[in-house]
Amino acid sequence: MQRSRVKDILNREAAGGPVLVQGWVKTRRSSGAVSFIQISDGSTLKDLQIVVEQSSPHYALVESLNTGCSVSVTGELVESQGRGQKYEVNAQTVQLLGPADPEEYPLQKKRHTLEFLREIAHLRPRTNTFGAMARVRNGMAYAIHRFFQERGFQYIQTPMITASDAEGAGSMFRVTTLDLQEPPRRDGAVDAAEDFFGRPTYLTVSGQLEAEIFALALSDVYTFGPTFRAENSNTSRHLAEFWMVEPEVAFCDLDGLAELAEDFLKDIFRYALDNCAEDMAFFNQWYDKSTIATLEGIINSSFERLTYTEAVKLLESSGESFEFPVAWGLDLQSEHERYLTEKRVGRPVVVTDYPRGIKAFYMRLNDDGETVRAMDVLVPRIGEIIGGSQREERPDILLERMQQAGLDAANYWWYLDLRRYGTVPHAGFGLGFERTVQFATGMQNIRDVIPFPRTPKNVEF
RNA sequence: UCCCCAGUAGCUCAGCGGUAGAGCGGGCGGCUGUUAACCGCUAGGUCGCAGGUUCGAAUCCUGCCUGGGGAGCCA
Repeated sequence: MQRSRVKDILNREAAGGPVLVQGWVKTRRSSGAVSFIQISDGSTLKDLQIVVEQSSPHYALVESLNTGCSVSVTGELVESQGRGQKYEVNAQTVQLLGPADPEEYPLQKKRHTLEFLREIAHLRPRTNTFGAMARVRNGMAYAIHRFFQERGFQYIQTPMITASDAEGAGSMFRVTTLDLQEPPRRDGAVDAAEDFFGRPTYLTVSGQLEAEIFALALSDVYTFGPTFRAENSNTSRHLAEFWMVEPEVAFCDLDGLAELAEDFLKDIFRYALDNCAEDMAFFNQWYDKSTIATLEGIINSSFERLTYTEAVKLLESSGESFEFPVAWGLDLQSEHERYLTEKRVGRPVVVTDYPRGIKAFYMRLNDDGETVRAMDVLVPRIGEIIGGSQREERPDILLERMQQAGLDAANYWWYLDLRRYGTVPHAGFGLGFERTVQFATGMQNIRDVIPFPRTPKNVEF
């Protein structure tokens, strides 16, 4: 007999017929002449109830089952006599596949703290919360690919090992095969020429520069892959390894990019609500009672557009007392972003045209000479979820901006070549996948929306 | 990296100078088509680590480690 998934069984039109189900025991209770086993196979949030009569030859085995055991069950699917589930399985055979010593198995029937579950990341997928998280995360990843594929974007795989520190921002993880105890030296310094690639290399912080190469050939592309930051950030919103989605669009300006970002967010949130409804309801009930209403609000409203200059004026006239100063030329702090999106507007805000001094060299300079065509999409609670810009496509201005940023243009010869040969206006943004899942599910800590979080001092799993 | 808070039983916590506690989970027994079932009994702890103060430290002090919240950096 072929194994049926719990999800498919519970979705059947009618009871009846033999079934084979396999999964892990959530709980087991006895009641006189009957024993009930709740099993889950991760295909859905719901458990399947297995009913075993005392007269069954397997009853003694069933009595010994506990949370965490894996079992294989055959039986007949019937309408449930009890409340709480539509169907249940009257067991004919119950086979123990793998025991889980109840003296040692750390998961209990009751709720655990998320902090504790992080310490047992190899077992937490078996909990309701992390099963739901995995399914929602999967659904949103699928929705992202679907969104771009339906619009004719090409999925580009950009390298994870790089020699250029994109944006000149952030600490990067060094990649090396040198003997760290006794590295080869030249003139006293470590000789990178002896290293695997013959020069210093790092884990990428962004696939943007490579995505630009393909945008200037295939027009509409996106990346979706891991990125790395060696920042010593200890917050509920930062990871050392996270997944980023980076569309890059040729013949597109910042207005077109902002439209794309808005359509994109609405589409993937819509997908999560429609296709992960059961899991989303779970998060809404247990973690953030407003998350579904928030997502529906986003889907059904248009994003507010503000220039940086307008945002600063709003903040200055807000009457709020901020911890950090607000002034034109200073970057917006978390508290400022949250005021704008949470209190002032109550929905996502797209802030554009930031001062050139606080943004990256590759962002297109406006005619005023003071601002660049950058945009941040701010959402309630998380703050910045998307950062993007129209890229500087004019070679002379790009070169000048690189020199002002203190970058060695020689290292970016290929990036400059893109402007030298057949340059076109283009724009792109980056979306932190985990922050998006975090926002959609209402989970407080980003470490709980990625299977194996990498944070400072944490790589156990 | 900075500021704040917390580390006591497998889990969640109480105790805050004078002999280590509860609930849940585990074990044993009972009971009932049960829904994180219920009832009774029971086992279980170098009080994060290292120093110090004290007649006496889980409790006070110092340092370190780990976790959490906030900030910076950012996605």
